Amino acid sequence: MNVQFKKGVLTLCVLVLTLKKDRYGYELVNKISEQFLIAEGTIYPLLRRLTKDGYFTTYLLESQEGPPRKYYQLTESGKTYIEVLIKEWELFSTGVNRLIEEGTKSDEG
Amino acid sequence: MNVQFKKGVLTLCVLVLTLKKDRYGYELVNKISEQFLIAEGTIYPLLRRLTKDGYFTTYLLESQEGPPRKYYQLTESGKTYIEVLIKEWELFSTGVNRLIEEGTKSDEG
DNA sequence: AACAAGTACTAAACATTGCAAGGTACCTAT
DNA sequence: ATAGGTACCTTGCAATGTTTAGTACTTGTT
Repeated sequence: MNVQFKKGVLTLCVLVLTLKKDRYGYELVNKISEQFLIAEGTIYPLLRRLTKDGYFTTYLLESQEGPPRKYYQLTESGKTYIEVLIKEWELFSTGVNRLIEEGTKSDEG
Repeated sequence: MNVQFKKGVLTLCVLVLTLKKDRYGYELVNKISEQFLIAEGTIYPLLRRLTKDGYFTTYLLESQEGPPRKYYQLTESGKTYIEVLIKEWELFSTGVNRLIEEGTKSDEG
């Protein structure tokens, strides 16, 4: 998968997956990778960034399957940011699709 | 518009707009900016890159409205690359939309 | 007990690419 | 001549995903 496509959109994906329940990093890597592969080295710096920017708070929980998991919980600011990002994504992807249509369909203006 | 969303996707937009007819840089800036704003400083380096990579050949044509225009014409390699990029874009954007749905709809797995 | 494999997190160096800012130059109209 | 629109180019910067390497915990196997 084209690496560059993911730039910025990963932020949206990570945030949106924590809307309904708190998640930990490793879980997010696997969840997102069901749709398109991402590396662990991408997620952890991103999570740190989003936490530093006030979109997440974190807490540790022990696990029976390995070392403790660091859970990420959305803040109000994070929820607001998601809405902005989703709207921007819709505008953007619609724009791209329009250009593709314009470029591949019979007539153009 | 989120800058990061554009990473990589601009390549697709530029290529696809030259499928049906050759275009010049300034024209591409305006055409793409109808959907989402992009800067001239983005397009010209991108066009040089794509030409260097063998996706475009170029030629100059005089204009009555200003200095000569450098037209970009797709090569066979460029046409092949577009098909790949469009497929990747479809897979990617579908994946993102699925994650958004999964994150915003009632139940999830 | 030793080892491998899966889980889980972290860090540093790197590559790619879009933007801002600045510049050159042509043409038309005032 | 001066301004504004057209058209191109370059440099330095910022943002972010990948690669690679490493730490450490748990469970199952030999």
